[in-house]
Formats: sequence, C-alpha cells, structure tokens
Amino acid sequence: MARSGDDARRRLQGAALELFLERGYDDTTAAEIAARAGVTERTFFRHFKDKREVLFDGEEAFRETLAAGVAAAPVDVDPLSAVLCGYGAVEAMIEANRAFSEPRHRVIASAPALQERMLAKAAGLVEALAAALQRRGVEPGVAVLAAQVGSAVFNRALDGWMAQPETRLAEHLSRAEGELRWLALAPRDQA
Amino acid sequence: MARSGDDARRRLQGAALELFLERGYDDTTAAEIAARAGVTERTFFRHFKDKREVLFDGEEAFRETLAAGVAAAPVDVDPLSAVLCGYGAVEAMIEANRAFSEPRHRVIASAPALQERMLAKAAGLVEALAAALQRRGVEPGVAVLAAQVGSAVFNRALDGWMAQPETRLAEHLSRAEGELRWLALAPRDQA
DNA sequence: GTCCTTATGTCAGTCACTGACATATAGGCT
DNA sequence: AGCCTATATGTCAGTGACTGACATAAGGAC
Repeated sequence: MARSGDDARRRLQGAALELFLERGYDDTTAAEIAARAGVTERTFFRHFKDKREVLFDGEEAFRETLAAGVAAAPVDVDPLSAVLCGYGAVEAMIEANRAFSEPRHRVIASAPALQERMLAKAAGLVEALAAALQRRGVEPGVAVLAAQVGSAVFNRALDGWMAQPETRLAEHLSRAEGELRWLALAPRDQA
Repeated sequence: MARSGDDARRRLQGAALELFLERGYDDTTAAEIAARAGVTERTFFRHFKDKREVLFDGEEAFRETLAAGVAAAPVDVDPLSAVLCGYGAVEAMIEANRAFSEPRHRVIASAPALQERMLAKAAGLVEALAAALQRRGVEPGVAVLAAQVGSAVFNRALDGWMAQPETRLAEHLSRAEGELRWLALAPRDQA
C-alpha cells in the first residue's frame, strides 16, 4: 500500500482543492479530504503541518528561486532593482501555473484562515528577499524596506495580470514599477 | 456576578498576556486564561473570537484613526504623503502605549500563530488605508500600492523606534520616508 | 530470504471552538 | 417594592483540528 508517498501527497492536494471548491473550506474536514484521497486523516497530517498548508506547497522552491534571482542581479544595481530582478526570475514559474493558481486563488479568497496563511507565506518571501539583499551588502533595515516595497510592486503587477492575462507579467511589472517611482517622487501632483 | 462585561474582558487580556509570558502561547490553554481571570472558558470565547484575538484588541479604533488621518490630509497632496499623514495621526497613540506593547510584541514574536494574526491585522490596516485613498479619488490599484508602500515605510520607522525609543517616532518616520525616496529613484547607486 | 527504512494505519487523547439552554444581575418602569 | 427586560455569565454536550505511541506493510539493499 505504501509506494512513494508523493502520490498520496498529490492526491491529497487535489482532493483538498476539489472539496474546498465544492463545499467551502470551513465545511470540509481533514478526514473527508483524506478519504477522497484514499488515505487516513493521520496521513494527511503527516504530509501537511495543518489543514491550511495543503494549499501552500512549493512555496519553498519559489522562495529559493526568488532569492537566487536577487543574488544573480548585476552587482552594481540598486536594492529595489535587485528585488525586481528576483521577481523577474519567477515570472515563468507563475505564468506556467496560471491554470492551477486561479481556482486556488478563489478558494483562498473565500476563507479568512487561508488568507492569513497566504499573508504569512508572503511575509516569508519578503524575509527571504531581505536576506538576499543583505548578502549583497545592503543594510538590514533598508533591505527589509526594499523587499516590502518590491513585494508591493509585484502584488500590483499580479493583480493587473490576473485582470489582463493577455498582457505579459513582465509588462505589468514594469508598469507597476513606474507607478511606484511616480508615487515616491511626486510631492505636488494628483489626478 | 455580571457587572459591566468590560471588566472581565480586561481581566482576560491581562491574564492572557501574563500566562503567555510565563509559559508561552502554545502551552497556555484558553481555560487557564479564563480561570486566572475568574471566568469560564465559554466567557473567554464570548469576548474574543479566538485565542489569538485576545492580544489584538483596539485594532479597530486604530484603523479608524488611521483612515481619519488620511481623510484629513490636505486635498492637494500626493497619495503616499496622504498615507504618511494617516500614520502621523496615530503616532501619539503608539508612543503612549509603548509600555504595554513591548511585552506584547515579545509574545507575538515567539508564536507563529500570533505572527500570522498580526500580519492579518496589518493587512486590514492597509486595506483601510487604500479605501481612504480611494475616497480621495485615487485609482484603486494605485491606492493599494501606495498603502502597502506607506505601510512598509511605517514598519521601518517602527523598527527604528523600537531600537531607539529616545528619538521621536515622527523623526524615524521622516527618516524612513527619505530612505524610500532614495530607493525609488536611485537607478545607479549602492553603498 | 533477512534487514532496514519509510509510508501508512490504528487508537486514544488534548484542546480550540460552538450551539443550546439555564441563571443571575443591573436598571428601568409602574 | 415588585416586575421586566437586556445582558453577562455559567453549564454541558459535541465537533473537529492536531498529536503521540505503537503496530504493520511494502520496497530496496545485502
């Protein structure tokens, strides 16, 4: 009955997404997810630290790619640009997963508990970005600031891309970057 | 036995903070908190939606003050400055509560579940800021971006203030704002 | 085949949290 | 005073997330 373990893991993720879409997150029990995946509740909690986590797999790989992207940025660029380089490195990853992340996003948006976890994951990414910046010699406090600002820019780009998927993510990113620069150096404007 | 209800609420918050400091968040049960406050577990959950929430009271008032600060900003200022005006409006509130928020912050930092809730509360503040900006005529997407960036600046200021409480929060704020402007318009720099 | 590792099942238990119902108390009304 | 209503609380039973301890089965190395 026990083969690779990764099979069960994937079945659990699929079953969870299905059930969350069908009945909603709160009305789905871990035991039900496990049953649909053909395993027991205990196995569910061996694969995932808690019920929320079943929707947040692969965030570690994402974080590492992001940090690698920052590390790979040209030595002489400013911190914010380095962060945006990091995000550039994960664009492909994101654009490839759109079909899966769309329903996932809908589920997350419907359950406060999942939104909380998403925010925690995002904070983890910011932390990783800041750490990568520090390795480039950026002062810790400024590194966190740059990482958070970069994250905000990326969020803006993501939202735009969700609304207009026909335009490339990279395009949305540079558009958001432009908005940031306008915001930051427009003391005396307004539409 | 039932007087104002607010008494019990305050006792619960005090008991929770004490116990979390003594034994840690995870090793403290809601029943224990209730017992120390002289009420039952059921009463605890009548006052607070869940165990985490006992440490996050008053965030609603904070959010409203923040939004009011944005609304009260001069009509002609740019979005980011309006957000910083909002934060300026809560400075006094924060500086006054330092004695209480220091141990609270320590507890939160020690428990992942509490950090998650804190992030959720911060996201709520950003949402309120963005909504306030929209009421000033700022386009929704840009409003969220400005709110997040402003929040990042304020976080930076808060960290600085925690480390150097002898300097006023306002001073840290304008310092952080300077760092942001440097970050956003320094394509071609680096220390 | 034996042995070891790993994925899983089983079971009992703790604790967060909820709904339903009973009770007590403060304060207003007559 | 006596009554009445709203509100804070107590009591109790129940669900579901999550954990620790122990048993078992399957795959690979020898």
